[in-house]
Amino acid sequence: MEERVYTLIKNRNNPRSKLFAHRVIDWQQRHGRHGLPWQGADVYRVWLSEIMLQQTQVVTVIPYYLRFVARFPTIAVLASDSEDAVLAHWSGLGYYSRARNLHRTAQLIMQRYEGKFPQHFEDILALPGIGRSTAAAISAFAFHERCAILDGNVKRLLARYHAIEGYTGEKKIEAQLWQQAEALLPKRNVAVYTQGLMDLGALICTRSKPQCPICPLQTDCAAYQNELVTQLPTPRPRKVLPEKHSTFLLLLNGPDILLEKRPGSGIWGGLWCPPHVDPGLLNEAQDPRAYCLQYFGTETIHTLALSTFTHTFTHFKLHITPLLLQVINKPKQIQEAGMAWLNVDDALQAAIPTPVRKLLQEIQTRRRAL
DNA sequence: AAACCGGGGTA
DNA sequence: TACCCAGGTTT
Repeated sequence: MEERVYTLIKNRNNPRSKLFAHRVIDWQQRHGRHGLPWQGADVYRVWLSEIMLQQTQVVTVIPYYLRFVARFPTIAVLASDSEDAVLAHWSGLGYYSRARNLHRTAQLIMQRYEGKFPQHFEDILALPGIGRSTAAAISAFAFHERCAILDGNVKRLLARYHAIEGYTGEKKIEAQLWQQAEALLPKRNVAVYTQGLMDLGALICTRSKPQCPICPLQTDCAAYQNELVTQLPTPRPRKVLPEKHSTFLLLLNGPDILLEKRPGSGIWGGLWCPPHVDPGLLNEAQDPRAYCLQYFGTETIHTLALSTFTHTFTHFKLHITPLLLQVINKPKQIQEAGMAWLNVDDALQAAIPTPVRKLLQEIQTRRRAL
């Protein structure tokens, strides 16, 4: 908070920042994006759009957003529905922990704020799934507060505008960028300004092939003036990806497949997956059939080992070996919560990660061929 | 295949 | 507090 007061004072009578903001606002009014479904909407819709936009581009978000608000028109409706219903409407957008945070936050707002979204920046920032930049965006768009955002687009734009070298995820560089973001804030029209920054970053100051010739900041942009645009921002330092292995047990019983809901945190948090074991564990048991009998109470015929494929995450590669196992006894009623026999068609509608979707689709294809 | 990304988790 | 993580899209 002190920091913002400081920049406010410093910002006063600073013609350079005034020029910057003026150009952004003027460009936004002439050429920026208008008529997006969440522009000028209530804080719930602004919040929802910001969470969806954290992970996905505007054109992709729009249909999901419209379906979501049609199904969950208010915070109260969202809070009172089940997590699975919320995840189902998020299905296809990915990043499901954000949907779960959204749902959790809606319930928290009902309890702690009597259903009314908090208006103060600090309270917004304290909500699950909302960090500094998202809290600022909500404050600016919904409450016209004078708060600076710093999302990926703005990082790139500012790194170029000031020719700041160094990976923008690095602590030191990020601190510089935040300072600039605050220093450049206009006194008025913060919502238009903020949308302008986002739109400039998304439409003009793009990662590759930026449209410098039509950029309103061209004459002041240090990267442009020094021909550094293609070199900035500095890319993330590269790392070698570790590799892991996993065996997926595809237990099939007629039209059904056994899935388990993964724990809330970690890889594929809260998503439905077939049971899987790391190879070391299975080697000990030797026989996947014995493993299935022990853990799932199912007699199985080991029908087929599908070909191993690789799924690449940001931080490691996962080599997946799918084993197709046909269940031959009628499986006992599932006792554990978070385990279910699901019709493959229904499973494809549920919240499942991409490699699982691939496998389920392959199972369906095989079935049709039979 | 690599780059990207805002917030959460953890040591 | 300073890292490190996650997963889907874009290039």
